[in-house]
Amino acid sequence: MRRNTTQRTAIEQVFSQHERPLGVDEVLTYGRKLVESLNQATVYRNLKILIDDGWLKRIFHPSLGALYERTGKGHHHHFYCHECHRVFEIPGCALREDEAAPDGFVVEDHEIFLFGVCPSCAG
Amino acid sequence: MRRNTTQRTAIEQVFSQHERPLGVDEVLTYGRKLVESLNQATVYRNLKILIDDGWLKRIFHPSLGALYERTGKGHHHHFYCHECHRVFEIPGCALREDEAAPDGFVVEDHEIFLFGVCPSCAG
DNA sequence: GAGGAAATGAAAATTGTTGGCAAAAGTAAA
DNA sequence: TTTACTTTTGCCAACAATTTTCATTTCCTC
Repeated sequence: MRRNTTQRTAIEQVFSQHERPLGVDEVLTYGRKLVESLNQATVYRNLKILIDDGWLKRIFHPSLGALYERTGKGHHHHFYCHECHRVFEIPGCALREDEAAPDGFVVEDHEIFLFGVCPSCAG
Repeated sequence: MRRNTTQRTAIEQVFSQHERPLGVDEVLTYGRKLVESLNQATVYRNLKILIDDGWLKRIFHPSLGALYERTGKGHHHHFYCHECHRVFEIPGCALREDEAAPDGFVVEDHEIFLFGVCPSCAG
């Protein structure tokens, strides 16, 4: 049976405090402010658990690698600015999902990564 | 100054011969049929060069990890079947790119990963 | 060809992630 | 509560993926 641990609670809090996709190292750093002894392996283990629970999901940043973000925040996409290398969350969806794939394919979900220049870099 | 090497030529040929996203190990295996001495580090180095040149691009398969594919093959997206775990290339584009991000964001490119069940698994 | 810079191969070094195990902590029942 | 039991944790070793180091080889220009 799954137990509630201060470590996992701390990790959940980290995601609640930072409303954006986080990398493993960020989770570890912020998490240690809540539980000083927090270990990297524990972070990995709990990220996996939280993904299995459907509480988190993993996305892949083109250069930062794996990032983790809360699920259920409403449908949104990601925008990667190749000037400042930041990831933005873009609310809404401009995909015509019914036309996204040929007949026969059952589309259940999708993920969109936009690339370009963000407003502050575009100046 | 960049030089033409038989190794990089071989790697380019591998992608021309196989019209689909390839993993590092596949590039190495197929490449060695062209240049027996081909080394893994050389593959990594040249994949990076070819990406910088805009000749290749890297995508992330949810379970296979990084895959590399030729650019300029016509716009397409990827469909991942969670039954058979295969990746399909879906031609065309159902994204309303002009509406994809708020004003101020300059959208230059995008990548869409669709998730669901493919025709053969959907029966 | 000869000279010099860039690329390669081989292996070590990093980085990112997972697994093993003894100790610590959460939970249920006494 | 305390006890008894099992899950988690922390630490560290083990892996896997990728990058770097460096001596040697290869390409390109003269």
